[in-house]
Amino acid sequence: MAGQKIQAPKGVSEYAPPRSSAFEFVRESLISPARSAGYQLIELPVFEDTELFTRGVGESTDVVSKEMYTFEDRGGRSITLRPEGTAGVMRAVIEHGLDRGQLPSKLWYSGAFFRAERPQAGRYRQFYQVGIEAIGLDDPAIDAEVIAIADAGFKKIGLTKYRLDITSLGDSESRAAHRVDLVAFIATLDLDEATKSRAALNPLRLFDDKRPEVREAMTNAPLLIDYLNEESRTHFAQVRKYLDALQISYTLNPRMVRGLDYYTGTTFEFVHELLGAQSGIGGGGRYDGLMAELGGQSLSGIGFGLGVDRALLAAEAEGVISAETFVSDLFIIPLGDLAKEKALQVASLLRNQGKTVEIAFGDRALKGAMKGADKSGARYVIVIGDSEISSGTVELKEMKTGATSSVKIDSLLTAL
RNA sequence: GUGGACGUAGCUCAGCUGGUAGAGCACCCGGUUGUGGUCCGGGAUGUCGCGGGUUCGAGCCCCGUCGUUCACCCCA
Repeated sequence: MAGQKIQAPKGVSEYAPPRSSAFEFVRESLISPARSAGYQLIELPVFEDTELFTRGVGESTDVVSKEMYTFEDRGGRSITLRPEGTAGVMRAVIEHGLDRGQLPSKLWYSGAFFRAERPQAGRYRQFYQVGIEAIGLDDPAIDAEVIAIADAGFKKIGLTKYRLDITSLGDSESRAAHRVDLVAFIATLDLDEATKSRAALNPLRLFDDKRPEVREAMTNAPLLIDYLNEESRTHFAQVRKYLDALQISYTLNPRMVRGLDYYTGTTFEFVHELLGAQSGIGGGGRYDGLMAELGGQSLSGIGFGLGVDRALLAAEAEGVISAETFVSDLFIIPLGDLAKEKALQVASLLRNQGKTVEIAFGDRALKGAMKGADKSGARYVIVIGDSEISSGTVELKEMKTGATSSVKIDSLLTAL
């Protein structure tokens, strides 16, 4: 009796061949610049104590208030599938004392994250991010370096059609001064109740509203960037100076709003121009109060999260993914049982030397096996049968040109 | 949570005003008993998302339901 077909849960992103190799390429491209800059892997659980996020990310955020996958485990604890990466990293840093050694502590991570949102192009309930965090250093140079690392990842993929928005949210003193004026300004506006209550939670959010009437109303709103105190202003100016030195172009966007409450100071966002409504491919910033908020010492931090799914979408939109990167070096077609043994031996030897080798098992007719070899995209093919075993020599065929050459089986490694 | 669009072979889709299902690609076999890509011939494949209704008759109409997708809110 046939059972009901089971489908993947709504809105998850998953990658099957052949697209999975493109996904792998994109993720690796985003990670490698961080490794090159001395960041080390931190591998964390995908679920955490719910309080980590309510306290760390902030209860006023949409992420926490309505997008978390929260459940009770068998011991009655409230558990949440991580909606973002930074809070978990901070928790682990405190827990393992990574803030006690040489600073900054530089970490990278990669993995799945979860938000219970309505799915849409580029927005999934389970999605993938690569991120880094640099903890315990105020130097504006590291702000620029963090941004440069993200930028390098996108460039490594081959993306060009994106822009970088930056701004500064200043320190708590600057924000408090601005907030007074902003709240007073918003009070003069004629807004609907839902918007008013949103503003009450975090007035900055109104800058992010897409409705034309709200945008219009906000045109003359006081901008936080104009309220930065001397220290914040100097810090931000330094960051920009370093970005200029790195020749990383950016757009100053004082109306940029980030969705998580912990951001302070430098914040940034990478926006791709060929994506749909969900065009942010990465973003981050400083979070100088987060660690203390989570019960650790008062250390500053800066980091980013890059969307692997969206970066892949962007890469596909730009047409920069090449499929040829992932093919085998050699495809072996054995004819007969003895040949299979030989093929297994040869393949294992070559694989140990770093070659990618496939074997056509299953006793297909030679013609069919050759078709298989062709479709696999393998660079070279050899046929092993009785005569090859007795002579110890095979015809090495280069699939692209069709040219063949006689090669001793023992010399295959150098011939490939 | 709100709104729109769509659900037909593995994939992309066609199916005129209701008359009992098709194409392309992919797949398998063959065209020299040991060498692919082109070409030619042949072949398999669907409870037309599901349930109900109207009708002599429904892939086409109606209702419901599930799913997918795009957008809003928000975000990677």
